[in-house]
Amino acid sequence: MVRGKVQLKLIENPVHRQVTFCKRRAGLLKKAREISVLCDADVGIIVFSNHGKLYELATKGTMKGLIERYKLMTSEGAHKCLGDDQNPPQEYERDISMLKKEINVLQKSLSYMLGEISFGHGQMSLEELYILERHLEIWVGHIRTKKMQIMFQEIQSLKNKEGILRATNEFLQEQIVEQNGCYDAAPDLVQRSGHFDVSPLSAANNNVNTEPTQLFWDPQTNFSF
Amino acid sequence: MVRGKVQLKLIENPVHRQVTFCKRRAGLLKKAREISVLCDADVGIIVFSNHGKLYELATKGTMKGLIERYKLMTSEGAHKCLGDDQNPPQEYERDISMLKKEINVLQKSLSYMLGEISFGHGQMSLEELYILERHLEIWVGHIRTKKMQIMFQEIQSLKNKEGILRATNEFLQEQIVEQNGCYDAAPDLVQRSGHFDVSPLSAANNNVNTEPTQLFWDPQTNFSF
DNA sequence: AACTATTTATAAGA
DNA sequence: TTCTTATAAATAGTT
Repeated sequence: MVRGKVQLKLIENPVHRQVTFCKRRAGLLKKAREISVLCDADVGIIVFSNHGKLYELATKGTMKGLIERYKLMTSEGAHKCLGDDQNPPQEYERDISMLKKEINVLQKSLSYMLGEISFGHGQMSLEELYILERHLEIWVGHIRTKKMQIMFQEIQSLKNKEGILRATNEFLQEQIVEQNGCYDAAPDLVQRSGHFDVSPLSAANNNVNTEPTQLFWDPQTNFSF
Repeated sequence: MVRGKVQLKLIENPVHRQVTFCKRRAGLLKKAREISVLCDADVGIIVFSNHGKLYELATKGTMKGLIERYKLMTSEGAHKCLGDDQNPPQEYERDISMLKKEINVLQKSLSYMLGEISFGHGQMSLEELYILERHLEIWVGHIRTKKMQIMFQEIQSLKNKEGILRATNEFLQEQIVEQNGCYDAAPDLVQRSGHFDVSPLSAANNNVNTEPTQLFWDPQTNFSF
């Protein structure tokens, strides 16, 4: 329940902040849709969360159209009407600069969050760093477990497929035998394929582009079926 | 006063509509400012009234900057400029694409970790988990380095203190010798105390409550003076 | 613009 | 996250 007036300042607790952000964002967009319908207004809303995630709303048409209309209205007096988007040399460098800023925001968010998990931020004591180190190691463990779960599912799926294909193959061979009595026409390809401890790897590797060996056979991996 | 639920349709009476538009527009912008402060979000709102009048709000920086950030985030990696055979554009595009990939991984990492803290979902691919795992391991390394830096400072400080105390002690002993010629009255406590590789540890341990041995002598610790 | 009866939004808890 | 609920906030219609 709401206790007292809401303080108009940053919500320190990251979980509370995240929940509040979700709720208020929904409320904000709802209000925007309402005013658009009730008053025949054209509303556009752009929201970047503190993590840099984008949320948007354009009540009529597209955000792109709205932005162009906005630019028209604001460049009003005497601005240049020349090449708007086509300015590669400087444009790209600016883009890259902004993206790097974006990454900095995210990295700050991550360290802020990691700090919040155990304690506040600012200068951390030796004990705090030690606890944080253990937290991070636990996270690495979680991630390895998750990886192994995904791989296990992949292996199960491939084993099922292999069984189905093998059965189908046998059935087809019987059909061929029945139909023309020729024992050489259907090479037994399935029987020559690898077992599940080889073939799933090559399939799973579609998802990985670096150091697949360490990824799959890391001796530190902590996962148990 | 409000009679019954508000009908979600265009307000026919133009005076009512105009009044409602003013009130709700103020409310919308207020909500936007609130979420920006409370949740550290960056919000931009563009409103065109049915008469075409423009109202705008950008909670951080300018609307222009916000629109550029929006365009960056929405332009999905590959777009125009294929007509040119120039190298720079392609290189820039590649850089931008890679930076965006990095941003996506970091964003997913954040929601993954936030999700694990509060509630349990959020799906990351095998490759993304692998990247996150490496990030975490790098952070563990940073933390270990930081720990060692703090300890080194502590040791230096204690060595300095030891030197001062030893000198003071010697001075006091000389004083005592001069004053009463008694050589047994002042036991040389300082000379019997440990060297810096023992005593700083017991002092630093005031800051640590679990597994101090691993904390200080972990063979994996990556720090070099 | 100011007032106020109501509806609406939402913070905290489950 | 979703549901509930107590309370704060917004606002429709009136003055």
